[in-house]
Amino acid sequence: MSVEEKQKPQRNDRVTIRTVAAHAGVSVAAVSKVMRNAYGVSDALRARVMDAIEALAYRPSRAARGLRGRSFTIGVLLIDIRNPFLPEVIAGVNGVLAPSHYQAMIGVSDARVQLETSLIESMIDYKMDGLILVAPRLPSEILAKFAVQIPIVAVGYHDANATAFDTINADDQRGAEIAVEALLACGYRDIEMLSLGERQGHAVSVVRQREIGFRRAMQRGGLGSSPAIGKIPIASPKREEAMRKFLSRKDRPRAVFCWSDLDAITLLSLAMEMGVRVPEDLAVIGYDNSSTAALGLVNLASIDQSGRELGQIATRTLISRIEGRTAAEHIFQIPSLVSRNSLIRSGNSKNTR
Amino acid sequence: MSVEEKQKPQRNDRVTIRTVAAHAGVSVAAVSKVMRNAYGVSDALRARVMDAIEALAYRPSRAARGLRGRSFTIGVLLIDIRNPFLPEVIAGVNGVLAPSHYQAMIGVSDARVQLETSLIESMIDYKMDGLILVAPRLPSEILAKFAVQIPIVAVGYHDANATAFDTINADDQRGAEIAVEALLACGYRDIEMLSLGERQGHAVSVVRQREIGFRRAMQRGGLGSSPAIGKIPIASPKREEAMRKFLSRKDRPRAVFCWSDLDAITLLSLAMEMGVRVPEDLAVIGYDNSSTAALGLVNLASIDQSGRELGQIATRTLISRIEGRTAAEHIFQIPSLVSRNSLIRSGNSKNTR
DNA sequence: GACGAGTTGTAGAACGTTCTCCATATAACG
DNA sequence: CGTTATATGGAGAACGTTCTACAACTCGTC
Repeated sequence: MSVEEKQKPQRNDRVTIRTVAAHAGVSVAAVSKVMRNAYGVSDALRARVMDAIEALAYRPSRAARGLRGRSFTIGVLLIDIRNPFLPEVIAGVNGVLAPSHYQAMIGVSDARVQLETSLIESMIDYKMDGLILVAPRLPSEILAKFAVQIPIVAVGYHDANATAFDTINADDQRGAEIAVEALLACGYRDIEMLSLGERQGHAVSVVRQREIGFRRAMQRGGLGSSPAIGKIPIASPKREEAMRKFLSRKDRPRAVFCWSDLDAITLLSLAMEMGVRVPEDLAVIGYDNSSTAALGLVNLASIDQSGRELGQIATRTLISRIEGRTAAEHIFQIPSLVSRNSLIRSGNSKNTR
Repeated sequence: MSVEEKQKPQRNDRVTIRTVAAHAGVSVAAVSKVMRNAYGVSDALRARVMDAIEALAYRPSRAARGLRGRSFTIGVLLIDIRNPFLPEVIAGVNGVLAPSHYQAMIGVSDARVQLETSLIESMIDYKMDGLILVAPRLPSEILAKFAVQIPIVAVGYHDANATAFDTINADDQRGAEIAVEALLACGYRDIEMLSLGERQGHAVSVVRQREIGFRRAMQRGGLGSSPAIGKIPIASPKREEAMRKFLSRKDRPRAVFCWSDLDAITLLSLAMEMGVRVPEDLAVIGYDNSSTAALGLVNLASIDQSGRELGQIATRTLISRIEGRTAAEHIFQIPSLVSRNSLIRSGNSKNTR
């Protein structure tokens, strides 16, 4: 009687691990072992279970998995989805994950610390197996605190002293240096950097790193002890305003290095509107080598840091940490310059290749 | 003795609902009630529990929630993260969700049906509360099958007969008509459309809808019974090749309507390289009114469908479905034209505002 | 033929919630 | 005072996995 009643409550149609076990005539634990390919299953048993899984189209519940063990999901946190650099990183992550049984879930923080925190917490609450944070805003101590709860890899976050989490970066200081060196090689001496407005980013941010590299290269080139760095606000009306002001300055420099293609492209656009010729009146180098920069219409010279590659490396690093590594890793990629017409015109006005 | 032992196993540091209950001196069920603000809690109890939650910084485990009830998460599935239209939709979704206790998790399918399916299944397995699918590739029957398991809203998917899920669309047929009408109004008669290569998209896709609108408007304008629609491959080497071929055609039309800004902008770029003047030799209208189109450098006329608004509406619609609505809703937004220099030059070459 | 060492399978207790009853206390009413 | 309604709190069974013990069996080996 009571046994009868125990069998019955199969009311719902969801195929669970129990359904599979019954169908294969084995225990629940056996099925679980096969799923996780754990130690101690004979080939015969494995085959029988696999058949049942196939036949019933069984999918383990991620929610239930998360409750007890791992969820085979990794979380990716993006600061901002508009910057074309970020999609590249995602592409890299997905590329590495595709053949594995892991999957990526993405959260977008819109650069708001509050939202960033709550998304990280949510991902932890989902028992995700690890996190890739792209250019997080949170200070290192907080990240370290999260890192004891979940494996973390930070991309675009310069803290080579972090012991609790890994960092994957392009060498942003070097990238800025390369830009300055290229401008110097073209004969420019009158160089400024356009960086991101005050509030944004702390010392570990890519922006600040690029400023450091810029200063160093300028000093090394003998161009003064405190080279000029302009700040461009991030939000839209003030942003264009600041750029116009820069462009119409009497003492406008002959060359400018922008912290991001995003700004460089808008600058190019405004320059055209205001009749400032590029590169004759103003040479421009951007950062990220986004697809828009490569357009013949835009033709913006830019520092290339392969976002895709960064994403791939970050993913591999995270997986190795999930699988047990505890010593922190800090990886650097060396960026390179892609020269285009905004730096030096190549013969006619056509795109070089 | 046995009571003692029951208290002890607090080995781990995670704050669970039990910790809160103990701290507040109430039952687990009471805390749960407060969390879900369910019926049957006095103000006094609520206050006490809230204090405990505050004091312990308690966060309910989403994994555990998912196992039993709802997870307060909605899944967003993007076909492709590179198209600048998608980030807008996300912004809309996040905007609506921010003040609520829901959160969005995003998956990227890279337009691969296989991956799309497995991401949807994963989201179901996570017991997410609902799904927003943006321009899904899956056929309607499959979507309907998923929709019995989880509330679904599809954006950019034209199936007004679907009964199992909701659809939110800009009226893509109308958008294409508007483009054609604008070209006609400018005096052009020699008009073609550049659409997306064969394989991509079925009848319900936005691309096909735009083709239908294009044809209708052309016929209505008295321009032949089967107006020309060129197909541009999506992948990179062939894509540019096809555009160059179009641009160098002897019988190239005087005006072209592109299914997406993505293609229109590349076309503009190649036109410049090949010495085809825009709009004198060729007028171009794109679709999506992306931020790149608005750049002075690009100055591409485009059909505007507010992705942000679409995202907002989709989210509200989904929530109403989660909360019990069962009748399907199919919502249409009317797009509009943003005229720029690629359609008709405004006085000097500067950007209009 | 008894005894360790492997190997293969199973029982059943977690994991942290939700949610359906139930029990109790209080109020309302004749 | 009973009796009935209503409001409030609690016990405890799910939910679908993982994973630790442990049982059962097969081999050598002395």
